[in-house]
Amino acid sequence: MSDPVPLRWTEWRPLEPGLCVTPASLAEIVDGGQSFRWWPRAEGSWIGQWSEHVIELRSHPGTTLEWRCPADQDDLIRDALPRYLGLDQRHVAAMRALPWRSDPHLRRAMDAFPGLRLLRQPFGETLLTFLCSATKQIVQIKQMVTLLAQRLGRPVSTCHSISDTLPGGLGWRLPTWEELANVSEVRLRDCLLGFRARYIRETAVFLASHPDWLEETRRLPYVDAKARLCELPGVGEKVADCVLLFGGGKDEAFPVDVWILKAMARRYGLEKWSPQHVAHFGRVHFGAYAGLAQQFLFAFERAAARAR
DNA sequence: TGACAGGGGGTGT
DNA sequence: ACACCCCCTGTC
Repeated sequence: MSDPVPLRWTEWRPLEPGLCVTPASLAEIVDGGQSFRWWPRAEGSWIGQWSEHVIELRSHPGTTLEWRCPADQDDLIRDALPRYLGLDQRHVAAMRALPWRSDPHLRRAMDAFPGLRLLRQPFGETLLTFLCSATKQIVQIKQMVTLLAQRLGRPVSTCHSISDTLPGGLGWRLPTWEELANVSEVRLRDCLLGFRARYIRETAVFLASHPDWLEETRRLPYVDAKARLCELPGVGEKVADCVLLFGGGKDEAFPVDVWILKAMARRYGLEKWSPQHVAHFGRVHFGAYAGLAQQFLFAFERAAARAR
């Protein structure tokens, strides 16, 4: 038996293009309800994963974010990271286009979370994690996602020597939909999924018999893609909007959960409006980048609730 | 330290 | 409007 090869991490280096965020904004980006595979390490530092990419981020006040990753993944992640973090002109255009000049509450929320942005996650993984999300809080969703990766996913080859030392099942990939099609509902329930296990099982079986369905859906315009996603068991309007916004690059999606429903009632006078009507209002009022506005409002409202 | 009640970022009927 | 499922949190 040979000794396990110790995993080498790269040096810390600044992100390119740069990204200045407060610790609160960074926490909100990686652990504010878009993704469920990031864990806090030291002060202001987070370790997380998407697909097989494992990475650590840290922020120093006033400077750009720094990152490092397993040395074997360096080239892979260097290419993929800017897209994952949305370090591109689209985000710049979105910040310009949002109606903060005429909307004081939006402006206040944007000022409170400098650098907050949308993640661009893999479509299939986003669908899986948001199928877990119904009536669950972030902590619980993270728990389910951890178990899914640890028990049903494949180990990431570059991390096999240290997977035990990583938090939250990092070092394991989430199971693919293809792999999930062969997992029984009982085994899914063991991952704390509850009634969501049946949804995930049925979705997996459907996707297994329609191999191109997901990718075709991703390429559709927003309205058509949303209608298709809503055909899946366990996917309603809210989950569909989250999948399209956080994993499908559809900037106009405006997910309305109970937080946003309350926030819009309170801040925009939409008392007694249905989620559907609030979603429509959001897309009309905030425009082509409504989803980014939603993210700021969401972050602001959670912070306000914590302060109470 | 442990038991208990309340509530939860939604969907489907 | 209610069931689905059960884990987390706060409280005593």
